[in-house]
Amino acid sequence: MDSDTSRVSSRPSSPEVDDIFLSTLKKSVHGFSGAVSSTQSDSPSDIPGLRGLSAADEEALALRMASKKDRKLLSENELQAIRLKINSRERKRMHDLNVAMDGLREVMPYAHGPSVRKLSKIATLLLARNYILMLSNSLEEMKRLVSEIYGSSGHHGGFHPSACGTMTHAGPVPGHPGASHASHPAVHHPLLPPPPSTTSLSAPGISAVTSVRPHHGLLKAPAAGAGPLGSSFQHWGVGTGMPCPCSMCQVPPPHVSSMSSVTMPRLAGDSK
DNA sequence: TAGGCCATCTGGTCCT
DNA sequence: AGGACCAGATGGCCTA
Repeated sequence: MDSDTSRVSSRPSSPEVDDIFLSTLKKSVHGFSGAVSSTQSDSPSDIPGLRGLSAADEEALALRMASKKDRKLLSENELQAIRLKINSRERKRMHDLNVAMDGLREVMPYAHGPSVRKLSKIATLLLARNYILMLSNSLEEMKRLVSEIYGSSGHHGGFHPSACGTMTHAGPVPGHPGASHASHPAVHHPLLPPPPSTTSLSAPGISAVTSVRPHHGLLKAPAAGAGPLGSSFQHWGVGTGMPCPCSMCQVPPPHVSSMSSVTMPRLAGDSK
């Protein structure tokens, strides 16, 4: 089972200090197991028991904090100040981690929005891994196709494998409007199993994708008919009669919201 | 009510 | 020595 629905809006990754204060206060009221029945603050001066400390007192405290073996000599309030400082650092560290996680979610091919439950951390990591593997594999596939099609002979005017073959414009660019979409029609969605008709996407990368995909039903069958290069091209290569494999020449991908509603019912279907 | 996910606290370890 | 990192414990919130 899952929850996160309301957490999207009601529970930010990094709660406000007041929230921390309240939650921790509740813990202390209920006899939290920690050595410190802490109230929350980023500054020892805000600790009720330490509010009376002067700057000189805090400096003296800091000096005494320098020696771990002396900590046993510290008063309860002083130990509390140390503990709160450490806790604050840990909160900040976790907050930064969550910010990074949010940044990762933003560039994942997954529907975003206030009405859509955000990916859990584990789902984000699994999706990201699959996405990277899929992109890497599709890149290799595109390179191979380009070399096969245009490698040994002249091709449509001005087309250089060194330009398109390196796929400098193939992938989603973080921050680009298309970055949050299933960005490349030539590939299936990273959470989807390989298309049945796929001939060359059976490389190790894709098999890895399928082998590591989440077990909890995040994946469903892909749209039918999408071949290794996708279902359609915008135009054909000039003079070659061959479809241009360049991703710029391909139709925009369908919006991922449809994907998410199908492949991640647990996540998108619970939106409210 | 059980289970999933999360934030926070905490103590230990590692690194600079 | 101090900070970063990690993992276990705890409790809250939410959904099925």
